[in-house]
Amino acid sequence: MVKIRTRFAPSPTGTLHIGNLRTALLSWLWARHNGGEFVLRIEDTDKKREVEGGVEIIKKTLKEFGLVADEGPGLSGDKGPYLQSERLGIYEKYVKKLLEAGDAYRCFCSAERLEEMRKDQQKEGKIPRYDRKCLQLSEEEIEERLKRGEKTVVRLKMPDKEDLFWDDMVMGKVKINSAEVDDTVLLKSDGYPTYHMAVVVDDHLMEISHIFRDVRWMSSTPKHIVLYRALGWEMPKIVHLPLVLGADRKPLSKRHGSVAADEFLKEGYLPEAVLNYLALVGWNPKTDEELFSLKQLVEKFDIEGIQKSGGVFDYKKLLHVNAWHISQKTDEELSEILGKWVPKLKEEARLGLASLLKVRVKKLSELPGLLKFFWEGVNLSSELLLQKGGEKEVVKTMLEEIRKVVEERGVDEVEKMKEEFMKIIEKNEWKVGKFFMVLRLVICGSSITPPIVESLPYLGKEKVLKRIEKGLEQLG
RNA sequence: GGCCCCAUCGUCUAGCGGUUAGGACACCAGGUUUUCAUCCUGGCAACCGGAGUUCAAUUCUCCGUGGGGUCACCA
Repeated sequence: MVKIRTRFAPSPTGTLHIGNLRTALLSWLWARHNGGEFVLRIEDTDKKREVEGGVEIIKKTLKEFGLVADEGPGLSGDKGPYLQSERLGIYEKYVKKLLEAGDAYRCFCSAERLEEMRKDQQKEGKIPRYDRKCLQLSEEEIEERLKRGEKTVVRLKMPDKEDLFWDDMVMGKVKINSAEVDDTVLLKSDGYPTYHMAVVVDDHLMEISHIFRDVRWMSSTPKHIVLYRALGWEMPKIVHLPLVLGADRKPLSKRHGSVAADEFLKEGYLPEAVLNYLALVGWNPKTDEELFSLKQLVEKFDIEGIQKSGGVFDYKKLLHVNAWHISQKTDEELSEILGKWVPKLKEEARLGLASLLKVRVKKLSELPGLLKFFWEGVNLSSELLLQKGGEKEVVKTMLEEIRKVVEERGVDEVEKMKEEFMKIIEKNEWKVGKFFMVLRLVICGSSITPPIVESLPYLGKEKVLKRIEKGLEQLG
């Protein structure tokens, strides 16, 4: 059996798009599911679009999400180099082979001529297509023009009229006639290959068994079929992935919301949550469950479950998935995360708070707001206090009683404190909710907080008393 | 426009000839709860249309319609 080897082959053009991350994920999952290998290859054949540090951004993002490659730039692997810009000689060699066999030809046409040609064709209602002017060139003429140093590209010679098929693992059997496909450029005048040339050569040389890529590539697959055939190579299995869409069913882009993979991390989504959700857009696990760890995803993943149609990216559902993943964290794990998101928080307080916050945070970015009362003074309006607490005299009595308990017992014994509070509440026939709301407001300044009595120990007796005092003062 | 792909609740989807068309998110209504959240219960909500095949079509075929992709010396 052939070894399963998949690859992720992005261009270093900036941040990693969330849709690209999904392509990487599914590709990675398939490799891991089969105990195969996952290769990272950088398609940097367009100098104009390349972004400074682009390769590092990709590697960093992949690492942050835990999609580790077995081979790639800066990693091990004996099929490199994994940067296409360092493989120019290899492509050249195969281009030469194609040229010699007559499967490709040189073209000297200028950009201006091509543009004009296309304009004319469109005017006549035809589909823009290279007119093969340079296919007629004699060998002598080609030699001469080459000698003169004329700019040239190499084009693939497509069959005239032939149905080209492939069996897509997602889309099924697809047929496209070669007449629909242009004589695509394989080698650019700057000596770099185009995507089509590079991808075929590299996928073959790197022994890729399954090509995961989005459906945008479907229409150019015939070019690749012809190339594989001309080079005498077997084509890898093709897995065309449906697009991730925005709410308006257009491909997901900035105007829909966040699209850069690392942005989601910055906004407080857990990497495993993003991955879990991403897998769910366009793939179904054949169970009613849909909340999975990365490891479970690896176990469950199957190409068969991949959807044919595009899926809308639902930020709300992502939030739900994220909340679940947060709740699955151990106190220790969440405590560490807490340290990163809320560095001001005392280290001793992290672990206990982590367990209190686990089920009430959907995004990590909510953490600082929820905990800022620890180090920020409370800005409490007495109106709010009275509105939630009741009559002024009652609220005052409540605070005085609370102060008494705190002074006598301190704040460290949560259960004892609760008992005491309940006794007082009963004795005075107060509403339980109102009593604790008064405490909550005085301590935190907000009506939305972690469990209040449980939070007191982390604040400390002194601060608690100070805040009660302040509340009393405010009431006058 | 040519070509290619797609089509079940608002969204992600299950279904692979006979189902009360199932689940999840969202939403709504209750319940538990000292806030918030969790949790629990219930509810709302879908087979794009038309032919054909068949005893029977959400399911198979065809034609529409709708959506998307693609037609570069970009990937």
